[in-house]
Amino acid sequence: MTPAGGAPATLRDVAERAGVSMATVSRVLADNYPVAQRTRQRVLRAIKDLDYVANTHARALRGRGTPTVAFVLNDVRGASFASVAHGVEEEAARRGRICLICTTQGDPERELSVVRTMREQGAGAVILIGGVVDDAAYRSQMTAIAHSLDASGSRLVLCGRPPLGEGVPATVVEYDNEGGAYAVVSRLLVQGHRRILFLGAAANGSTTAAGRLAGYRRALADHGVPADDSLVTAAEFSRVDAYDKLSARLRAGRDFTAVCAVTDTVAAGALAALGDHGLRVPEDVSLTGYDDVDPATDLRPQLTTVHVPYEEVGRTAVRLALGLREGEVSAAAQHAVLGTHMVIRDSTAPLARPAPSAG
Amino acid sequence: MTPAGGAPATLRDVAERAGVSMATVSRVLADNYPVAQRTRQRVLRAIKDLDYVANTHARALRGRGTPTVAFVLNDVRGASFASVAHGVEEEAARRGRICLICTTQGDPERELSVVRTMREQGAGAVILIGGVVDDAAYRSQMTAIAHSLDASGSRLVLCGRPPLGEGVPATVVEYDNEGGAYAVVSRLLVQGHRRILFLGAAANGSTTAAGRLAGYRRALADHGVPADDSLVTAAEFSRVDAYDKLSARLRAGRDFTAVCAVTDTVAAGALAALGDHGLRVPEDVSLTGYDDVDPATDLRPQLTTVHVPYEEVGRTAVRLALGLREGEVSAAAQHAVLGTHMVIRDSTAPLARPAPSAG
DNA sequence: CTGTTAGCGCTTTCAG
DNA sequence: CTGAAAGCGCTAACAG
Repeated sequence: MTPAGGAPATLRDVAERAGVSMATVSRVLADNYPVAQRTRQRVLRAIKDLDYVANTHARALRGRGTPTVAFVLNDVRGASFASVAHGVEEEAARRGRICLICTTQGDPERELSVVRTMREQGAGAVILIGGVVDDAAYRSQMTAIAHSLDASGSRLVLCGRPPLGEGVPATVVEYDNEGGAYAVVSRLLVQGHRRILFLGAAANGSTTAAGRLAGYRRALADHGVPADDSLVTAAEFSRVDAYDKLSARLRAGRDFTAVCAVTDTVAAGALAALGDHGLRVPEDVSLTGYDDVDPATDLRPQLTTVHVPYEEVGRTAVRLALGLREGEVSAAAQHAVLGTHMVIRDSTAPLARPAPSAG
Repeated sequence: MTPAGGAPATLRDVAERAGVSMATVSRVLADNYPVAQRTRQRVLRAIKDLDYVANTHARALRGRGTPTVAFVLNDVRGASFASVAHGVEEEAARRGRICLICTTQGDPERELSVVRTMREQGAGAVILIGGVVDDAAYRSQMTAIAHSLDASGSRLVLCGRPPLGEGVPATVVEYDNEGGAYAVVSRLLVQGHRRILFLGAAANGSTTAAGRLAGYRRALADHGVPADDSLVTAAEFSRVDAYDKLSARLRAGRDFTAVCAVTDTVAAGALAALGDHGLRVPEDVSLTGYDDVDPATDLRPQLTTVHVPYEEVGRTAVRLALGLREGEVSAAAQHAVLGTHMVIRDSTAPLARPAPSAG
């Protein structure tokens, strides 16, 4: 064992101890070149004695890039993002890459700096997930990043975000936000609901919320129900904000018979608020979520929601990005849209009586 | 913008374009040495034109290590581990380090290989979390790793695992597993329960489960209730396995009035199983969890559980490990035990009637 | 203030 | 089969 606190052993140390040249040690390590059995034994012995491990940086400097995949997300604690992270991890591991996860706390500035760091690190792919404000500033910065990454032999992957445009070298893995919301709201409409509150519209205009809201609106339109913007309520994608916003709404009077929550987490907050105001779900109010994450099953009643294949999103992201460089996947296939589907459980029911008046 | 697909620009490219030497560019970048204003402008301009970013590996090769903290866990999807990860992220970011998260799927082999990779990567600290089978093989391997890491100027941190022994250079951040279980089981006993099922004993003997089980046993002993090993039921730390195991137990007959689940997730599974067998919580059966993760609040009834300061565990891990090298924290303080406390909610109630007979 | 010169630890031709 | 030598991209003395 090496003495504590010292510098780590290097290839040269091993070579000296084994009485061979550095080249020979390197060959034993790589195992890609004939080395005499006896010599190999001595080298292996020296490696063990010195507790030697190769320095990744030196190695990376010689060949190109580290076998790394970077995954950038808002917060590891969100169940849906954690699932994507798991999918990324899985596929990256399968391909012998290690996965670097970084969080940004939803701060676009920090996202930029993290991506920069990842690029310096030489990641083979940089995967971004989470809705964003799709404004001009965002698009131009992302486009620049996409080109930068591309220029250094890496690849930008956008998950759950819209494509940047034709010529931009980026992979996009979307999932259907509008379709799922359309399905779930259609069902409420078929069940007789007319006053449906949309909870979780993003004040800033996050693309995820926007897509789901669009589905909600299209369903209403297709069923001939006039849109009422007073039913579209803003809330952050968090349990507590959803609780607060819906509670405030309820104190002002209930003018709806169903709530379409933008995520399962928001639905959890909504459920609590409804309960605290003495309203039963689904008898008094129907409730739907979106994401189908584990906790949705533990809510009582169990949540009718939309399943999003989050793990598959992660796996696909890695597969497309890495597959492109390795020639497995064509450039044309760099835009995937994964389907979502409604999962009917117990939080929705046909409207029993005509919509109540406010109060 | 550089042409797509080309090699990334290097320091030399920048130097050439700016018409200066590489050293000058390096100085502009480091900003630790006087450079003429005009020259600096030209260099900055070239950097922008070429979209240059420094190669981390080359940089790391020169100076010591990368400013990286590695965090190794079983699965990002567990709410409690995700909280620790968040704490680690937070503290690492505060210290200007990036955080590398890797998962092992609970496989000790993979844990070893991941740690090895991290060491090659030159991480400033390697943080491991999650219960383990504390056998001789584990201890000797971990001890070797601790020394290896120490020898390369890094630090091993064990979270939620027991110390390895006196001379071993490792930081340990534990949280009180026994105390919390003791508190929660004591409460059940005070409420009159005598037949308390422990759900989630690990067949393999994970340290986390072992600690909590020890607390359960000590509480029984202190209250003069004879231990009955038929009440200790093995289950994995997962919702579905908990559901399955408890369901099987219930089909064979109910010979308990309370369930002490080893984690909140296990409690969620238990709650579902109880419900499906027509048992009400807490009227028919009391139920407790452990961890106090978010979903515990969404269970109905809300779960009586033990709060574990997971984020603080993560922050402490980073603080101790990095603080040691930077002289902020003493070597003596390298073992922290964080307290846990009971959170009383609605899933427990006094025993209404004498314990039922089996059936 | 700026340029030249050694390497950091490793891989990889190219000669033995 | 093995060794010597040339860098990968960058930084840090050391000279101008």
